[in-house]
Amino acid sequence: MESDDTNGPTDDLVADVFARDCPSRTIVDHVASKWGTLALVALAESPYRFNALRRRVDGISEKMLSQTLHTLERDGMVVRDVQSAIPPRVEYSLTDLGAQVAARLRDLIELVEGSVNEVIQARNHHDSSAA
Amino acid sequence: MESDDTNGPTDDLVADVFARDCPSRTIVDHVASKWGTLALVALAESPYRFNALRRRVDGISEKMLSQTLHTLERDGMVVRDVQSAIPPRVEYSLTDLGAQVAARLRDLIELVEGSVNEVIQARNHHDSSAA
DNA sequence: CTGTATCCTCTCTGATACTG
DNA sequence: CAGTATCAGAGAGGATACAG
Repeated sequence: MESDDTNGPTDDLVADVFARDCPSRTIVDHVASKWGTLALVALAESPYRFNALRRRVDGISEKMLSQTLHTLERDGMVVRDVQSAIPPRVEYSLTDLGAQVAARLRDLIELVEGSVNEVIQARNHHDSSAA
Repeated sequence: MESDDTNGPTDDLVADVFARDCPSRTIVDHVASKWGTLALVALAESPYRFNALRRRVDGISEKMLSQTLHTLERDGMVVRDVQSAIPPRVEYSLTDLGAQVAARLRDLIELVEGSVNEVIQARNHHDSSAA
C-alpha cells in the first residue's frame, strides 16, 4: 500500500495529471493524440503549408488536419501564418513551446521505433501463449 | 532500415511513423493514449494492484483500465503477476521497455505541467481575438 | 479482490461535396 | 490552395451487473 509520503506514489512532479479535471490532461491529450503527435513532429522538421503537411502526415484527412491544427494553435503550440494572396498561402510552424513538446514526442517515437521488433515479438508470444 | 532516403523532409530517425501502415504508429497510439499514458506513468512510480491503480488514475473505469492493461501487456510494456490466492492478488509492473517509455512520457508530462499557465493564456488570447 | 459481459451514449474519424 | 459542411460508421468510454 502507499503510506509513504516522502517517496511514495505521489511524485509531485507529475501530481496534477492524475487528477480528474486537471487542465494538463487535456493538453497532453491534444499533443499526444494520434494526429497531434505526427503534426507536431512534422512541423519540428520545418514549417509546412497545409497540403504539404497533409502529404507528410500520410493518411490524415483534410478535416482532421484542420481540426488538429486549430486545437494546437489554440493551445499555443502552432502558429498559423496567413499570407493573403491568390492562390492562398498559409504556413504553419511551431512556437517555442510547441518545439519543446515536439522534441519530447520525438524522443518517445525514436524509442518506440527502435523497439518495434521487441514489441512484435512480445505480441506474438502473448497471442500464442494466451490464445 | 531505411537509408535509401535522401535527406529532405524525412529525418530518418522518425521516418517510419509517418507512413500510413507503420507498426510504430499503433504502438505510439497505445502508449500515448489517454489512459495508456497515465497507467504507464503510474506504474513507473511503483507496481500497483488493480484497484490501487484504479484509484491512482482518477476517473478511469474498470473496463478501460482492464483494456488498457491488456493492450500494454500484449505490447510488452506491462507485466501481470498473478498470485493465486483467496482473495486474488494481481500485481502490475513495467518491463524495461515499459519503464523507458514511461520515462519519456514523464518528460512530456512534466513539460506540459510546467506550461499549463502559458497554454491557458494562449487559449484565452485565441478565444478572445478570434471569437 | 479481480476482473468480464452487456448495453448505451457520444465523440472521433473518414468520405464526399462545396466555398473563398 | 486552403479550407468548411455534412453525413454516417466505428470505436472510445462509462454504468451496471455478474462471475471466478
